[in-house]
Amino acid sequence: MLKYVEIENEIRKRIKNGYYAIGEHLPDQNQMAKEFKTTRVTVQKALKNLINEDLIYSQRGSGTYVKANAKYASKFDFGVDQYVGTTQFLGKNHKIASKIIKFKIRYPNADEKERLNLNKNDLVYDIKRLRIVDDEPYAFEYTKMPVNIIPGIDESVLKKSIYGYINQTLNKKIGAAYRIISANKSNQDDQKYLECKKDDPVLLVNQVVFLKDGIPFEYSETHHPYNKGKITVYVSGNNR
Amino acid sequence: MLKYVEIENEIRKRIKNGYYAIGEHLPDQNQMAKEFKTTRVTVQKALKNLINEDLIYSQRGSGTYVKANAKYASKFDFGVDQYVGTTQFLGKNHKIASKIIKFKIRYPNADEKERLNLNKNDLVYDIKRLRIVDDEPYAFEYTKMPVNIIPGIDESVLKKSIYGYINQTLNKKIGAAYRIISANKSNQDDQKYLECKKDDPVLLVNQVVFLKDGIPFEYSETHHPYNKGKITVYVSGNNR
DNA sequence: AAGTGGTCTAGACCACTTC
DNA sequence: AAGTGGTCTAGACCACTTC
Repeated sequence: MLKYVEIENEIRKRIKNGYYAIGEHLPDQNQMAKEFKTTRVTVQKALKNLINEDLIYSQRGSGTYVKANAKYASKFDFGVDQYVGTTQFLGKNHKIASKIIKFKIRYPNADEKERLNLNKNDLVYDIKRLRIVDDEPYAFEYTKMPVNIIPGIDESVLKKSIYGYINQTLNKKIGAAYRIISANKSNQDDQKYLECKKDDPVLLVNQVVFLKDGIPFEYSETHHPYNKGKITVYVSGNNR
Repeated sequence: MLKYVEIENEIRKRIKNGYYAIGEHLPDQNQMAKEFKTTRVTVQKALKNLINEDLIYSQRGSGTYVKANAKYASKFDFGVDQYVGTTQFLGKNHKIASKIIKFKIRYPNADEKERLNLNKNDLVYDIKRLRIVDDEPYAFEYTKMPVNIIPGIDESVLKKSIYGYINQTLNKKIGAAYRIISANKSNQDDQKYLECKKDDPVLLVNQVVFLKDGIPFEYSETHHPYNKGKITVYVSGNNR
């Protein structure tokens, strides 16, 4: 076990059980180094990680303090920013199915070429899927993916989980995602497949998703019925 | 100037002008330490920050690489996650005004007490504001704030910027925010003040915002007309 | 003046990847 | 076997806060 991870875990435990009280300052870095039989640099590494977790904050000259929302944040630390693949997001307690509405391979249009950074001879999958959770329509997805980046997608993959296929079969790692969230009136697909009424609102998520190396592999738009989909976001204040 | 900031800036510059090409690996840490006349630890600190910026990534045993989306990300690095105070978000090129629809001080209800972590004798501001940008209705805000945390709010503050008041007058620093984004049908306020029609969708942002020390100071719901408001989110893949 | 966190050096050992 | 990044030590100097 890495030393800084040990220190992190111990401090996290002490915050949770109230040994380090909210608003109070932790022992200073020299004391901690002594207690954990290490050096200040290693203590600082542990503290830095806890700062990024929004559990504590440091003030030069003054000390390191437990944030008042240390517990609040942890209350929500599942589900937040997890909008990455319906299957992974919802977990095992739900029955997830997909109905393939459209699946073809074609050349990309100008917009798709720009978003996915493609050349004119590259091909894209053009997919429409209805996602069904616990036997109810959950979301409607319009997905474009480059064939050369994610080879081998077929109907059996689409019926299960594309992200599962990328992770486990292709052994590629998912990286960052750039999303635009908006509201709109339902379109014909929403009305037909999501059981929306004519003037019902839908929640739209437009996203470009990247692999770990920064190559974009998904350009998609997802529609959620207004009474079902919610997006949860936690923005850390550490960079402000 | 701090040494690791210098190194960051230089590397950032080299990526931007293509001296370090996308997908290629940077010089190894020992070489960089030599070039910048410093030690590996300081180089690592600079690299760590660039990794958090999603500009590069490291692979133990192999090297440090420029991400393919290094430029893509920087294309959007304004505006992303900036949903913090309309005034700050929109900047100086817009004319921002507010119309106060409701402003009173009262005891909180159970929900507000829980979200804002209040005792029964604490008071909250209960505010309804129409935000007007470039002479057009832009958003409708229902805001609750604890009086003891943010003292001294009055109509002159509400007509300008609450966040500006907190930063500059109270000299407190804004921290994290927890948000839930959803879509709904317009309500009576939306129809009256945002000029929504009866069945028009609105984009809803429910949020709790915290000060740097983790104390919650805002519990609010903001309504955007569906053809105006969009929320932009960038999720870094570094923690996956 | 004393206490605190932030930066930096000059080394060492190790885990993992590449060839 | 050689090259790479990750962790860790034992110190030093400094900026800032607190009293």
